[in-house]
Amino acid sequence: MERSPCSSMEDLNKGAWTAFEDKLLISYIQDHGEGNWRNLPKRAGLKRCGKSCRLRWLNYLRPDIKRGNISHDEKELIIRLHNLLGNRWSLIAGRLPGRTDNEIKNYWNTTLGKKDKAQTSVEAPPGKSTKKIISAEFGATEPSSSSQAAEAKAEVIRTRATRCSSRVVFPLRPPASQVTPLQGRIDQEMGDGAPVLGSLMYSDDSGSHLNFELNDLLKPRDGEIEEPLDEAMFKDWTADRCLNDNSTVGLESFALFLDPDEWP
DNA sequence: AATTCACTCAACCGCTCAGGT
DNA sequence: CACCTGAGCGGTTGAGTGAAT
Repeated sequence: MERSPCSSMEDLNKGAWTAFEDKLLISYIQDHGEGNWRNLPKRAGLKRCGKSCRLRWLNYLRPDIKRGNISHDEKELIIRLHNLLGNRWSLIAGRLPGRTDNEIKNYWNTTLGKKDKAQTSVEAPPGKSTKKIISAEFGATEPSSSSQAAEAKAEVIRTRATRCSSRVVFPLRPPASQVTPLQGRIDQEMGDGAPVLGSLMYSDDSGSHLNFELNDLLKPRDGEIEEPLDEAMFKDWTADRCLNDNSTVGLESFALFLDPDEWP
């Protein structure tokens, strides 16, 4: 197992990357593609460990990295996704094109986390399954007056990334004029009652696009009877939630969609 | 102007997971 | 099934920087 190769190897550069190192890394990846991080430094002529190269590329050098401040919509999305997923930064980042898990993690820890902490009277337990109650400042649902209800709302749904084994694309109602194309999908895991995965993808005129995994959002809460999802349910659900002729599908809609309190 | 403090974020570290043998 | 390896993830650190004193 790879155990601390960076710290165990002497004669390796550490700390901030130089422009020359960046150039070497970019040049190598442009020529040979990503992957094989362990051997990459030697081949690229870098005195860095593979881990460091990977991190540098993924968090800083990748051409599709979005630079600049987190927008309001992105902030709201981060908050809601964190409410659902907890500190699953990579999953959250996967829903924010151009943003990295490290960036979102830093943003949360330095900005949103502090705000949240300051506004949350109940101290959240430490660890990966941190429970959060999102402040109304961000447009999220107010905590219920009932402590039990609040606790239920604050429960972080633990997800696990699952590889999709199939994809079904089916038509939905005609989308609002400014939203195109729109599609939904259900991905069914093969075998013995494994969870169904679904997601929604859309893009609008501004080029924004989002993609949400639905499996854990649709997981029954405690006390509820677990029913396997099927395509018909998914269709009904999409029809009922937000996709009708008069609606505008945008970040707000998905924010609504992500809010567990809004679920029947 | 100098010093201290607070904040940001790139980078590192330790660990887990998935895939191959 | 056990082991090994590479890749990825989340927590933490520390250098750099700007604001406050």
